[in-house]
Amino acid sequence: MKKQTTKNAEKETRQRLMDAGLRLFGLHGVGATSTRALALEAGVNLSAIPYHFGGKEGLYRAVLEHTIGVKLAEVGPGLDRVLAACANPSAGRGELLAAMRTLVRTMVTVMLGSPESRSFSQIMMQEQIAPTGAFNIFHDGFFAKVHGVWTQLLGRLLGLPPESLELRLRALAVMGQMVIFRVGMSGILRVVGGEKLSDAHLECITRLCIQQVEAIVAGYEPACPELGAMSGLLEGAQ
Amino acid sequence: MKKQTTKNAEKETRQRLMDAGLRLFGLHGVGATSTRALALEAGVNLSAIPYHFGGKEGLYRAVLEHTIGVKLAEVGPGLDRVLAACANPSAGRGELLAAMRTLVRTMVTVMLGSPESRSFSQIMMQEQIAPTGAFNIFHDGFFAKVHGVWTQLLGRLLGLPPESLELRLRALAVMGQMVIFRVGMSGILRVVGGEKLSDAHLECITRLCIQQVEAIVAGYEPACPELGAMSGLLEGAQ
DNA sequence: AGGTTTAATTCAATCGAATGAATGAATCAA
DNA sequence: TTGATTCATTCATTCGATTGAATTAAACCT
Repeated sequence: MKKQTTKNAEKETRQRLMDAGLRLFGLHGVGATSTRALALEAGVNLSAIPYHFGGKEGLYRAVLEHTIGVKLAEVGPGLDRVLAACANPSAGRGELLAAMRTLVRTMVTVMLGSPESRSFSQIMMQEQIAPTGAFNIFHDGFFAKVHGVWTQLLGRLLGLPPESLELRLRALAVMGQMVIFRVGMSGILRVVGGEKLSDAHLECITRLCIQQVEAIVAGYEPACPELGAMSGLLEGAQ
Repeated sequence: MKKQTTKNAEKETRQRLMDAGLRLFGLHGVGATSTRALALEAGVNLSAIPYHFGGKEGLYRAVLEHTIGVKLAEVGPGLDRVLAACANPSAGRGELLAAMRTLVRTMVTVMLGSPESRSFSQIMMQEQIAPTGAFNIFHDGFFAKVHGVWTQLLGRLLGLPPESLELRLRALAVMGQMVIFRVGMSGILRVVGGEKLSDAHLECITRLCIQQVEAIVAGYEPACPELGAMSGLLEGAQ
């Protein structure tokens, strides 16, 4: 018994701290989370934080990098599949739309499905609100990737060049349809009722987002023609 | 000179503290914002916080209530106009679509236009992440109102009953197209380039959101038919 | 109007509590 | 025994709030 407990604590101290960090950092942010609260939540001695991670900030960075790795492994294959479809010049509208459907499904599942994705999204939002030094990890490792895939996919479907400003903004708006269910979760649960979204809710959200994106693609008309060649507004166009 | 300074400080101490609070609470949250930072930012003595607001939390509530009042005054008229159109049984598709366009324009302007709206949205996001006792103020006073208007409007345009679960979720998804530009601002600025969205960007976002909502309305097909009568999933249907 | 009192507000100094980190002893597996 | 890890204790700092004196504008009185 003692050995088990000890063994667990030893090998898993880092992991327990990172779990606690993911939860508490997501809930209250780095600044408002105390090392003592972290140690208590993890069931670990306070000094384990400076010892294993060099301090609270170090734990935060470790949590970020680890969680981003996990999430990227979840979405990565889906993203690659979509990218492959986009890169294939002979891919028809049907295949591109199929790729879109899997992309929506992947996003909804990853963002809303697992419970730890809640904390992940919370930390991501905190970084969007007040970017810390770790913002780049999120942006380059996640946000930009997903946005890039949507941009390529919609570019093919709408016939817009990948550098188009309107295309990039449209990709964001389309993503927003899914993201809002994560961002506004607290409020949404009050509107919909209940303490968490049921599987039926998730399935409905998925289908309805797919259907709306299909409608957007079908009914597309240029909205900002005068900005057509306005990729000049893009600085880091790449 | 001295009198002016003095006079300003006297009459405006509360206001200055609330301005500072809006900015700092939005940036770092209540827990991570120190009274000293607030006093410094406001150019005011530290004791003014307990004196005028009873403490940091009191200042937070005051900031919330005041700012919500201001924002509601900005959107209120626009919302009412849309509600009036929805309530008018003889309103045709054209009038409803016109109402939709002003609703999109209002949301984009209020959320992305003014600089203090940034802090407001940031605080709103903080409350969505970790609702405090003040969450109700936001939800009932803002979120639920805007969502209700979108629900009514889309209900008319799509021919769905106001209690429909799919309708409510669709209203959220549609709102998400605009909300994401506020929520993901930090990341968006990296994607688009620059330090803030220009007027040209805002106009493009507005038009493109309008066009996409038009497409969604035009291309609507029920996505969750089996949930058609599933307002049973709604607890507080009202 | 001029001088005095009064209540409200601001201020510097200070409080106890909580913070993040460091320390060295204690514990453990190897 | 050795090196790694955990632990209780301690440190300097910062936190939110309080205190009582100082300052101010306004009300009052003659």
